[in-house]
Amino acid sequence: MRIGEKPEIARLPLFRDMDDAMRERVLSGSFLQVFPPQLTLFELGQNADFLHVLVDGLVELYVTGAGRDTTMKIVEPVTSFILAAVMTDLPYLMSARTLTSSRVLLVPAALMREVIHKDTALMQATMHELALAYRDMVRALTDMKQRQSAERLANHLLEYSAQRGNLWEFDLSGEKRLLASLLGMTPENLSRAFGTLKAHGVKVSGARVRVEDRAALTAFAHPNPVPADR
Amino acid sequence: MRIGEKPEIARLPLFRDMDDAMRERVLSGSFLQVFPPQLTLFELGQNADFLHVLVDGLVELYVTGAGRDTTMKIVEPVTSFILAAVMTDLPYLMSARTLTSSRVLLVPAALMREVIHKDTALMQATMHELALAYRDMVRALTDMKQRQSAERLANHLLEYSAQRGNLWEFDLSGEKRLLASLLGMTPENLSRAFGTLKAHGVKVSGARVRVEDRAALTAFAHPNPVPADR
DNA sequence: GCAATCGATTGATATTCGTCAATTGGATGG
DNA sequence: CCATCCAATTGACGAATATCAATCGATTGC
Repeated sequence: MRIGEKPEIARLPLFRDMDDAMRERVLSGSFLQVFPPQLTLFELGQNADFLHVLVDGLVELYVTGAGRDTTMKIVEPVTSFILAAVMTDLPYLMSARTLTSSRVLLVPAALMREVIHKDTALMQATMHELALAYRDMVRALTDMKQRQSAERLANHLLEYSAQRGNLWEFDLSGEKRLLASLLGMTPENLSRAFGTLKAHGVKVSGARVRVEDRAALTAFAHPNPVPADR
Repeated sequence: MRIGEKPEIARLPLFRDMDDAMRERVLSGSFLQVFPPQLTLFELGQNADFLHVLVDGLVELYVTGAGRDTTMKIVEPVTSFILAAVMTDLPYLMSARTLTSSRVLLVPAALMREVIHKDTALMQATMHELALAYRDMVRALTDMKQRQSAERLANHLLEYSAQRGNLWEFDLSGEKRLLASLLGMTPENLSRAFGTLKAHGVKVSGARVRVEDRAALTAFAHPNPVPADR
C-alpha cells in the first residue's frame, strides 16, 4: 500500500495499540483499493479471504435469499467489517457492496489470523469490536421484534440525530428505499411511516428532516432504555 | 466453588486452553450457584457484574420494554452468556431468567477482565465465542426480516432437528408460548403456523413433533444457504 | 373421581403491512 | 426549455399478523 495512507490507518481503533513492527507487517501485506459505486465486494457464502476496513465512502451489508433481499447495516468510515467471519474462518453471512466510491483496506484473512495470535493489543481490539458489533445486532433484533414500522423509523431518526450532536434538522444520507430496507419495511410503507410521524413532531421534505418536537417523537418511539454504545 | 465441579468447568471451550494457574485463579474467585426456576438472574440496564456460564438447566434471555416483551435466546448448557457486556463493561442489553432449576457459574466481571489481559488463550476463546454469538444474531435478524412466521417455524424445526442428529421425531423443549416469543409471533399465530406446516410434512400433537417429509419442509422453509456454525 | 386451573387451540375481527397501479416531482440530458 | 427518467408518494386492495373471546384438553389438587 502507499505510504501516505498509513498514518490514517494506523490511527484506527483496531490497529492503534498494536506493536509497531506487527502493524507494519499487517499493513505491508494489505491492499488499499478504491472501488466505484455499486460494486459487489463479496457475497454471502464465500470464504472470508479478507478483512475489510472502510477508509472512505459508504458500504452496504445485505442479505439475499428467502424471497426478499434486506440490508443489514450501512457501514460508515472508519470501520472494519466482517471481523467475525475472518476470525472464525467461516463463510460470510452477508454480502457487501459499495454505495458510493469507496476506499477499502483489504487485509488477507490468513495474515490477520496469524498476527492476532502474536499481538495481544490487536486481539483485544478485535474482541472489543466484536463485542460492540454483537450488541449492535442485539439492538437491531429487538427493534425488529418489538416495534412496528413507524416506531422503528422514529427511533432511527432519534439515534441519527443523537449521532450528530442532537441536531434537530438534517439530511438523510442515502436513498429512502435503502433506509426502508434497513428498517425492514417497503419504500411505500416508509413514506406512510413518515406520514404518521407528522403528528409527532417530524417534518419531512425530500431528504431533509426536521424534528420539531423531540419530546413528542421520543414519547412515540418507545426508545431503548440502554443508550447506544457509540 | 466446590472441588467436584472444577474438571467439568475446566473442559468448557472458554476455559479449556487457559494456563492452569490462571484458570485456577478465575475459578477460585467464582461462585457456582443453583437457582430455582423462574428466577431473574439480572435485568437489562444493570451493570455487567458477572460473566454467567450455564452449567446445567435452561436460561432465557429476553428483552422488556417498548410495549411487548420478547425472548431473544434460549441458553442451553454448557454455554457462557452476556460475554459482550462483561468484556466492554457496558450495561446488559437483555435480562435473564432461569426456566428450570439451573446451576450457573458466576465469574466476577472485573476478575474476568483482569485475567483476560494476561492469558492469551482465554482472550482467544472469548473472541471466538463473541464471533459465534455475533453470527448467531445476524442469522436471527435476517430470519426475522425476510421470512414470515410459518417459514420461521419451519426453519426452526429443521435446525432443531439437525442439532440432534437429524432426528425426525422429537419433543419441543419448553412451553409453546416461549417458542412463539422466540420466533417473534404470538402463541395464537404459532398454533396457526403449525397448522400450515401440516401441508408440508409436519405432524404435531402436544409437544411431540414429527417431520414426515423433510424435503417438503425444506422447500417451504427457504433455509439459509450458509449452514449453522455449531 | 371431580373440580379447578392453565396453556393451547380455534374462530371472529381489527390492525399492520405488503403489493400493485397510478401519479407526482425533482433531476438529468439533449 | 422540454422531454425523459426514476425515485418517492399516494391510493386501493389483499395478505399476514395481532387481538379478543370462547373453547378445548391436559394436568393438578382435593
